[in-house]
Amino acid sequence: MYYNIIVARPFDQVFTYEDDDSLLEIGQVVIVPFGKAMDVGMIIESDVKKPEYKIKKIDTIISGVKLNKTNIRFLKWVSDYTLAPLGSVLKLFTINKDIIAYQQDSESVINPVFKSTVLNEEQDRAKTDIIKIQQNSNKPIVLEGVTGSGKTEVYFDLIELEIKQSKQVLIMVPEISLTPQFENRFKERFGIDIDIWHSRITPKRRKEIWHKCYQGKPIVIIGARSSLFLPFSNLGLTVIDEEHDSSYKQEDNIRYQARDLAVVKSNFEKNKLILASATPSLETTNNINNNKYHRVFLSKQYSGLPLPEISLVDLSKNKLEKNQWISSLLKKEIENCLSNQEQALIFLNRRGYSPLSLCVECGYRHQCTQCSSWLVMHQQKKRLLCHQCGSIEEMTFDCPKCLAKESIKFIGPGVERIAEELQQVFSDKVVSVMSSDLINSPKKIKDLITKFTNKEIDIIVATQIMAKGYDFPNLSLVGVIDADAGLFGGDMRAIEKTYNMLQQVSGRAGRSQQTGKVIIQTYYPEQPIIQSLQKRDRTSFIREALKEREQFKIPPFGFMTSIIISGSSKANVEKTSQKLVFFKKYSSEVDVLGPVEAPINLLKGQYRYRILLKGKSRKNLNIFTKKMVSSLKIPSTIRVIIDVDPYTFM
DNA sequence: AGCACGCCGACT
DNA sequence: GTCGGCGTGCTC
Repeated sequence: MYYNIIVARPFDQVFTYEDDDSLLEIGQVVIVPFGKAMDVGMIIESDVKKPEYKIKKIDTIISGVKLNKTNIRFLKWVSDYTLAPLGSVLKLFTINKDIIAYQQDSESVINPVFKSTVLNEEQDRAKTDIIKIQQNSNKPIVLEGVTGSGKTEVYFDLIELEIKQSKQVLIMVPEISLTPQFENRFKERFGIDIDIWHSRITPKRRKEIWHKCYQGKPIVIIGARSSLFLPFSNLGLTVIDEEHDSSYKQEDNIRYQARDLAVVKSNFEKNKLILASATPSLETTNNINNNKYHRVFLSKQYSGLPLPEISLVDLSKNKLEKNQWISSLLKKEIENCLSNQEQALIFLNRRGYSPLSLCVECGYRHQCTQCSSWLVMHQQKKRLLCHQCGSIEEMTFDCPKCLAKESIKFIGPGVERIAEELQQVFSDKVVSVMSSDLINSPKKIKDLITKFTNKEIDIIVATQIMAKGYDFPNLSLVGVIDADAGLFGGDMRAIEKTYNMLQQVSGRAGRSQQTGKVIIQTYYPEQPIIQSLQKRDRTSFIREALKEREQFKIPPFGFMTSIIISGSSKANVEKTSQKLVFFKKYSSEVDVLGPVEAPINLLKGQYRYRILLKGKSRKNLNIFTKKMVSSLKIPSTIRVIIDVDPYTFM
């Protein structure tokens, strides 16, 4: 009998294989010879007619592993939507030789010891509401709560209900490295370990978890994006924490938005889904407005304390001193805070010491040779770093171009420079920097968090790594060095991201013992965005942002696809891009913008051009995109990446 | 994506 | 003469 098989390689096309006697089912996982090697595949069609060309035989039939109808439907849907080849999507299900060879029946009995926390009135109402909604509807539920309102406790209670019914639970989080505090909380609450899933766990754990999910054993998983593709067979509930977070969008390899796929998947599988956030995304808010999602809101901090007051420092009136970045007003507040034996968090979302190194004699700027970006000076590493590709260069104080001695000046602040300034002012206090450069492992995060909690650190200067998830009882002051960076300038998504980040970081202060204070430095205190931030008027910010998106017909009011064309020869890349857009004459419904050089037009030695497509319907836009890309034979030296629903236009 | 084939430059 | 650069083509 002949079968059509999807092979776990980047092809949309299916391949035909022969098998002698057995009758194989659709969804059955097999190993087949492919080219020179053996590869994993999945049967998608059986009893096909014998083709003309020569046929190979299926090598091994994995009797224990089979994807069910819903899995296959989801697989096809993902490929259809993201325009990624079927074989690549199959690979996302982490089906590989290593995993399917593991056939051990994992003996997993969990013995949870539930230790309920007492919910406050608002949390309790939220919990009851959610249960009621879930009984009557399949729609996703958005659990929106101000920072410190205790969303986690609410969904922990809901998870308890699932565990008691021996159901599987998936908690998705944007950044797996930020979970040590979460793990402990989980263990304390349920008396069992949570299983962690991300791309770098050991092969052994990977196999065990995969098969537990497949066999429908009770399990609670906390996972990164890729956990979406685990083969759960008894999933009760999925929680997507920090649903607005942009790291749910995978931007390399296959491009997909895990949150959006999770919504589709839970709809296919008819299981429950909760999207949790203090700052729900515009897309999600729009879905609430259109009655596609339900919203449950927590308005109060768990502690019962009022939210910290936000005040602005107008930098145009309170001039900064030369080579200083912290206003005297903010310094005074820090001093007050420290003298009360409390702690302060100073926020600046810029790693390193200084974002620009400039020769004052000739104007030379240190630039990455592989990318179109300036090198960032990192004082602790004593190196110049490219924040685009990560390449490292030696630091020089003499200009490499005009050879002037000691002529390189460092322009603008990063967290290291802010820490230096604070250390000079508060010389007897402990100032620490928290950024991904220095705190790059769960253990280091844990250590720093413990130190800060134990008051061994007085002031912490941090990047966005700090904006979410952590809870410090003695933190009473949050200072934002530069609210303007990222809030102005055309990129809507960047503005929303910054706004969310500032809103989140503003919620860090005064969560448990005393009402906190938030001081934001800005040159534009009257600007509407800054105003709504200060007044905690998120609703009007979102309303304006949605209006703007509607006006420009961008998501969620229109559909976009970005095509990145890259290669080592700039001329060839440009030529191919030009040829691709010739195709635009075949549609009047789709807007074709470009090609233009991508904002990062040189990345790791590859020149990049971008074409942006805008359409009224996703279906038609995808059909058009497919036709456009296949209208041209693309030279193998050039790479074409299709990004459906792009987030960044890099 | 891999992997082999194949056609031109610089080397023990 | 050959080692190896990567441009091109193919995988049932």
